[in-house]
Amino acid sequence: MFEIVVVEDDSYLRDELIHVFKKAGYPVYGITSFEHVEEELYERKPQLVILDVNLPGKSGYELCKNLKARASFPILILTARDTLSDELTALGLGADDFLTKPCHPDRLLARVERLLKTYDNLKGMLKVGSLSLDVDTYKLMFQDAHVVLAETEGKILQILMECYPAVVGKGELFAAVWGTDEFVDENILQVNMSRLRKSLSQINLGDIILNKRGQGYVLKDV
Amino acid sequence: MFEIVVVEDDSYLRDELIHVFKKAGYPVYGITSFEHVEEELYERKPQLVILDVNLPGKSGYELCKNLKARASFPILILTARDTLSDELTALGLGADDFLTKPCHPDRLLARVERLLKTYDNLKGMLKVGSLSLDVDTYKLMFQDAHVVLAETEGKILQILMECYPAVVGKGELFAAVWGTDEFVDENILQVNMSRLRKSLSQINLGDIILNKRGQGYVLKDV
DNA sequence: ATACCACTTACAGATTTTGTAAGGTTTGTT
DNA sequence: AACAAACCTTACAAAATCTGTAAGTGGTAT
Repeated sequence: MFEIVVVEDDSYLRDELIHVFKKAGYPVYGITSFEHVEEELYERKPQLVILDVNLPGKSGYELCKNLKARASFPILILTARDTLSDELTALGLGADDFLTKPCHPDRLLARVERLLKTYDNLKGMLKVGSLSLDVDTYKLMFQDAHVVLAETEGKILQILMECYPAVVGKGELFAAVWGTDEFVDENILQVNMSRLRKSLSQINLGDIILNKRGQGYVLKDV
Repeated sequence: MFEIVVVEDDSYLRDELIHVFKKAGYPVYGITSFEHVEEELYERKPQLVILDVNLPGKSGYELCKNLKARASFPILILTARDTLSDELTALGLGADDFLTKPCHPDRLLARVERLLKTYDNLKGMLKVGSLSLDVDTYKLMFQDAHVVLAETEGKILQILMECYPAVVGKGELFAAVWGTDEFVDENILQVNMSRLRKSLSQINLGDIILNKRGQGYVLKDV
């Protein structure tokens, strides 16, 4: 949950990186199986990711892009490819920093530390696409606009964002918001859904919650 | 207010930088007098600062450090000094990125764009030392803790932070919070000050507001 | 056509926030 | 030490906001 995750297939370099961070006092974890990296990262919710671009069967760039659309942790790309065009691609896909191998450990640590400091202010932010939700205050930001949602509305949106892109059943929503999955009164969910949609429409997001008849609700791509 | 500010004393290079940003569509302003750079930057509240480290009579590093303690905009250091130790110093003082001259315009633009994207989520954040206040929700963050303040409490803290490190007179506080500087009831300020202090004490900040007898209130260094 | 599911509006109880009132504590001066 | 001015705190009630209930409308699949 608060570790640095190293995504690097060269086991020698990976161990070296792990050693560098351990020595500097960071909790760190190295990915060894690259089949389901993306899912694993969503689960681990690391504090920061060190990402190599040449992964077995994967493009690190593609991974970076996908991660950045859903996750709120910083990504530092570390690669042997040292052309300007590589750097521009990486930054363009949302990478937070770009360093080339070989890289002096002190430089790497300084860059990592800086990213952690910047992202420290973004703690408690849930991100899906271009939406970001502060789960402490239920302030939702989208482009240049924002709304502050009431608690119940905020909780509902939070669940939908956490489950994205899956459809969330009403039972799950009841469980998460009211702490019971017997929906004593089905109506209360709809009322709050209605209120949430109205609040969202203040920032032109009135249509991002879709109903799947008989199944539940999903967040539309944004 | 939303411009990129270039702090560079070499007028040739400065004009070149300005040109690069203008061409990329950014509003940009070049500092030409370096007597009161720091104050000028606090006033301008730029979106981002490009900072040279060799300034006439000033150390860019010192400036960077001071700015970072008070301001919430990103700082990119651009310098001819290209040693690792320079980079470590710059990042250690809070600089958000470090590039060496000569620097390819595309690299500079990509780095700037990335910083702006990251800091976009921090819009509406007021910073003083290690405190940061979201002025939309009055969520105050300090170290790993946070409190969400009520509106009036939040407004008071906001004024104190905006005026830091100056002492704020009661008249000013009344004007800013209640929209009148005749303090009809002096007590209401004290009540809310008391409430604010109690809220702050939840995150061990119960003593950061100092009273200057007969003058007003100040924020203690943090 | 009809039964089911989804949506919306209005209202009232509950909660939170805010200002008023009143009394207590600290500080500086004589 | 006594006093007054400035500052601090607690309790209470009005005001604003949030939340669930109730009741009715609109849409969709069979």
